[in-house]
Amino acid sequence: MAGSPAPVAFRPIHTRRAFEEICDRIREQLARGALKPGDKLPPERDLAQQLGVSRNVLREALRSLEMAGVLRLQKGVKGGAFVQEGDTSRMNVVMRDMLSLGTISIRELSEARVQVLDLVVRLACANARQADFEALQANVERTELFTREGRLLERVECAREFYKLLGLACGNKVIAMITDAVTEIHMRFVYAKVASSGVAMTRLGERRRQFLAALRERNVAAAARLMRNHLGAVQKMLEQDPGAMSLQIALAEINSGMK
Amino acid sequence: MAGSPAPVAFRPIHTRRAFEEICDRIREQLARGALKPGDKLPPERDLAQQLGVSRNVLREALRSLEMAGVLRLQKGVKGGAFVQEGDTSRMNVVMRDMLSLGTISIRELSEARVQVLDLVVRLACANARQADFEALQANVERTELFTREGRLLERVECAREFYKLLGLACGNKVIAMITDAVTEIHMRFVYAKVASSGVAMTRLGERRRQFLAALRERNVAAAARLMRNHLGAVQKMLEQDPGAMSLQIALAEINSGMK
DNA sequence: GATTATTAAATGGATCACCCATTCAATGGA
DNA sequence: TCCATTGAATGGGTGATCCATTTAATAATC
Repeated sequence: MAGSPAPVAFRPIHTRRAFEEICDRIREQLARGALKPGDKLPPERDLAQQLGVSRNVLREALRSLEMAGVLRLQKGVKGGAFVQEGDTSRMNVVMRDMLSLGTISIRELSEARVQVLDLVVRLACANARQADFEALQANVERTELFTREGRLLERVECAREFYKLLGLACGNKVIAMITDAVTEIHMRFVYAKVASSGVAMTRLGERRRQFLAALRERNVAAAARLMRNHLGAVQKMLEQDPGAMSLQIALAEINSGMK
Repeated sequence: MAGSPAPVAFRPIHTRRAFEEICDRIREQLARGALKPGDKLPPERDLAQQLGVSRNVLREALRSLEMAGVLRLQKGVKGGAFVQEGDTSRMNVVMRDMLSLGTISIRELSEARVQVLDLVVRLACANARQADFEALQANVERTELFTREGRLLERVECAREFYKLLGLACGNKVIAMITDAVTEIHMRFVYAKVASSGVAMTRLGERRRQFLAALRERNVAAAARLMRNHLGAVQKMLEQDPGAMSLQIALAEINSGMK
């Protein structure tokens, strides 16, 4: 009667809970440099008392930070909560969750991967160093070994590593992290496809050799073209025999810790 | 004596703990589609009994998943643990942690941002739709409003939104997520710089208008050039008067929930 | 004396039994 | 019809207690 509800959308208030406060305080210490990788937090019993909370609540916070890759909890005397080196694979977990929740689609992920890899190839051409070439070379040789011996599933793992090395060859860990994030799940699909159908990419070693040669010559146009073609071929392989794979099945395998 | 320690490096085994198992099981249900956004998990007391663990341990798992953006816990009768829509800002948190832990540097983040935005501009030129242009247009107008009224800090928030909209204009949520992740922290630095020194970008509205015009014409070369120049100018602004800003200060502000 | 077994303390892992605060539907009175 | 009250469901939080693992100190054995 006296006016309809206002059209503004109110976001629900998250009542501030103890464990959130604790997480933030610890992150704050990390940000200001008071805590660094390798450092140890006080024992749970002490820290709980310092913060004025129960041990249970403190543990909820520590667990959350452990899941976030910030802490590592270790038992025993001389154990404790240690600040970890940053775990770059946390971004993969986020990507996986987004996919599981339907926030992003496998199609969007694949498209993004193509674009990111195009960028990565250009950057790698510009920035790759001798050590990067050697690591990629060794990877290609392992790929060919697995091909010869018919160890196709191991070859898929090898392929994932190839893209990881390529990301690192850009000389920028942020780019490397993004590259791995958009690649990991894709390779899980490939793995599941190969495992279920037995089909796999033909002439993979040859393709890799050509690509690496272009990279070594810092021939951006050639390297980018080869990568584009390769990704297209892989996509075609994945899409043939439709219905043999489903998002649910592949994701379920991913989460059941296939690796 | 009888041989030095083997050169192989053993990674420490993470003894499988109950809360990890629980997290995995819930994520597995998400992956197989048995749980979808909006769904409610059983009450803590029930679920704990079903899983055969104590309520405290279950809560550690639920809290971790809440921190990961997968669940939302709500009090009261009719409350419970609800599966959330995917929270794309979780990637920002990962990026922040990596910076705090020193795994990535602010320099790497800035470089990655330049590269990612170059890609974004190209994609936005190709894929942006009328609604995207309109949202960007509205953003530019707000930018000009804030400029006229000297509300510089609000203008920075507006700028962050600009890049967010640009990411969305690519028509790919993965790209949009990445764009936001590499932009958020950068804008925090800009915010801190503006707040501390009062200096700010000159002719920002004009630059935005030019860029948006190029985007509307789908003129990739022009749009990319304008973006590149702009990012360079911003970088120069940030670097002048060195020492006025530090990573620690900016990160501390970020973590104390400036937003 | 060197090696090996034992012991004890520190610390995270987990459980149980409570109590509080919030939320919302049902109830009942004005 | 409307509003106040009440009570049950549910997450938020506490404290005490025990277990399992790890390490160092100690004792026993060769």
